[in-house]
Amino acid sequence: MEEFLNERFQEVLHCIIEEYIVTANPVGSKFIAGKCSLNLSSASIRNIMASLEEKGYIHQPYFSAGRVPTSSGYKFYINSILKTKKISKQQKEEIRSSFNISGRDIKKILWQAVHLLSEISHYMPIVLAPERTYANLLHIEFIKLDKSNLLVVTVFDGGIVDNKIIGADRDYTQAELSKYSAKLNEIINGHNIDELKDVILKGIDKDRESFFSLLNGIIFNFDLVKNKIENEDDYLYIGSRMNLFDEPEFSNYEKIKSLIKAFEDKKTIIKLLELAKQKEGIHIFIGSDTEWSDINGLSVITASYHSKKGFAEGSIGLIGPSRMNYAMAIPAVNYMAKLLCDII
Amino acid sequence: MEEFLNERFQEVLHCIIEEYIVTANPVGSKFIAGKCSLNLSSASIRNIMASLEEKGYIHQPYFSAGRVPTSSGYKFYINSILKTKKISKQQKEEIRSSFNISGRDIKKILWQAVHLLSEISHYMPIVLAPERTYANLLHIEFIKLDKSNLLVVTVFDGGIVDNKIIGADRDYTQAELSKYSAKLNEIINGHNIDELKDVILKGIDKDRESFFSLLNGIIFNFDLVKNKIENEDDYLYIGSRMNLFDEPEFSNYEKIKSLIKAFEDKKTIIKLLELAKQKEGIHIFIGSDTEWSDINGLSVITASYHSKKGFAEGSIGLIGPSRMNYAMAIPAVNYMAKLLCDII
DNA sequence: ATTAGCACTCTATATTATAGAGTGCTAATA
DNA sequence: TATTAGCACTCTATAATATAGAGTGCTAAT
Repeated sequence: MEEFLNERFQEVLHCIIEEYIVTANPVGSKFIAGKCSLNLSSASIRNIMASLEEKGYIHQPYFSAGRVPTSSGYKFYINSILKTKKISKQQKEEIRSSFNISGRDIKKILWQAVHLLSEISHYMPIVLAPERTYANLLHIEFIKLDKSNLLVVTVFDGGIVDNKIIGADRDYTQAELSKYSAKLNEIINGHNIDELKDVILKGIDKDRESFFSLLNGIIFNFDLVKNKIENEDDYLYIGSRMNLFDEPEFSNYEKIKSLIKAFEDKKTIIKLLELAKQKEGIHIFIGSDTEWSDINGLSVITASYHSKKGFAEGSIGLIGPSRMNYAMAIPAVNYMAKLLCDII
Repeated sequence: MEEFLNERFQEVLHCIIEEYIVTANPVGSKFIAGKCSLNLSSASIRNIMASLEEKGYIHQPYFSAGRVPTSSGYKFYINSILKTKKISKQQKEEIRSSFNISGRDIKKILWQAVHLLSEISHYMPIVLAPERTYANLLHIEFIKLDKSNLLVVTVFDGGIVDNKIIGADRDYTQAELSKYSAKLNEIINGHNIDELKDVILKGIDKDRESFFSLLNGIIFNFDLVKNKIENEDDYLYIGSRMNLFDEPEFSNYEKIKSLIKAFEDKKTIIKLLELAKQKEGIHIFIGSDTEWSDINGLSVITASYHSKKGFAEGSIGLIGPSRMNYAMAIPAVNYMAKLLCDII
């Protein structure tokens, strides 16, 4: 897919991108001539730049302006040129130790991941909560709210708790409900949602009619829990937007507005992170990629995280300008994903 | 506190504010002369305006510009001039019927209130979740997560559910926990958080040492629940910011940024709504009020809502430009608060 | 193959000019 | 005495113009 670029071309592209990342201003040939390791005059650089432009890696905003990297330019840079900085052991230790995991509350853990990544990167982190399909059910409890409403508390391993209010077909007493809860808990032990429907229907024989509606309620609930975490707030965690707004590309009203609008509807981001979840390791969406065409000028670095059992559980990402500091940001996301694997 | 203004002055102030609310541009004497019901020339209006300015109700951005209302101007307008529009019965019915309260999930209800108020008003609604201090406890349930962690589910009337993971002093079996849960539930029935500590300590005699740490855990939890809902997400609900950003006063980069910054930290808003909660009925914070000095140019209309039992439970608000359409917005907030009273 | 030199293009910024809205004051009017 | 027409004045917002400078592509020389 990607064309071969000789070393000289790569070096020039490299310089342009790294300079653009810092200044956000179009980069001129004179600057490159002075800065980059090739000892060439600005005129030669200009020739190379003209070539790079023809190949689509850089772009002139207008005649006789400097050059700005294109999406393909970034892509090539990331795939072939970029050397990411490793995070020092000391820094790793610092990050890990600032994770306060007392309580094992998944919500808090994810928020902490968001805040930490925000602090490290100065971009906008996003985290998708772990999938529950493969989570093992630990406990189900029915609690009476009133004559016609019951609360179903569903607890999965990893400290994931789901509350759901369902209607009751008749007026159960709490004692009854406790009995049914206990009965169910005997059966469900250690099964995941997918297996559960069968397990339950098999496990219950005689009592079936007596708490049929309860069963229906929770089975319906499983479907909901499995397919989508109902409340977006508990599904997608978004870090501070301020970091993005401080970037020069969003220093005008129209752009900032389009940005806010894009993030107000969380569906785009959710879709992206769900995509990332299915893939192993780091993935990067740049500028006008098909999966991420909504906002021009933004890139997203994503990584999936998963428990030690091995299947995909969730994903974490970092949204920044396309012009973002990939060398720093990629290992940051990567390390945070690893950390989540360890903790969850 | 507020000076007396004769009818003529009031009428001019009225015209200025209502015009400014619509156009967001300084209002000139000529326009007022043509528009308002007083049959006076622009020269006479100018005299009146000069007086109004001296009294502090209006203000000239610069010499020979039109006049803009000040905070005092708005205050006077709201207290003495404004005639709010009543919401038609038909509209009330529409709003009420679009409330989908199946499930009685408090979270969903509050979000719905936010979305509805946003739609009606085109400003930014905020809702503070009901206080739990006076909520009656319905049920407590201990659920085993693993050797050293327990989940405490606390259910209050009104469908409020609180999950909290606490450490265990030893390895309880689920059967044990269920027993303790049942025992506690016998005692707590119908008491509110404030009374609960005593009730529990009195109700448990012999078993006290056997599940002392559990008790400690939940009592500590009560304190948390009572004093503050730990997770801001479950406490404060904020509507779409877009409506605000569409207002002309925020059509420049600096202002929009200060606005975002102000809202990113939810504490200011929470403080305001907690203040509003303690007061009966509608309250309005304008521009540079001491309680709301953070953002110039914004006003907040607040109302407390409460269950039929009568004590304050929560509050709802609407943030808009000071230049907001109070005649429409005040009854909207008021009605929504009433609606919340009915539903909760 | 590389580069110095140069004319050229385009933007960004500052500068100036112009139009118009709104004022305060004064003198005339009812 | 209260009101108003008239007018000079102030200030902003917009447009028009000028200037500087950054960066280019091309050509001819090295």
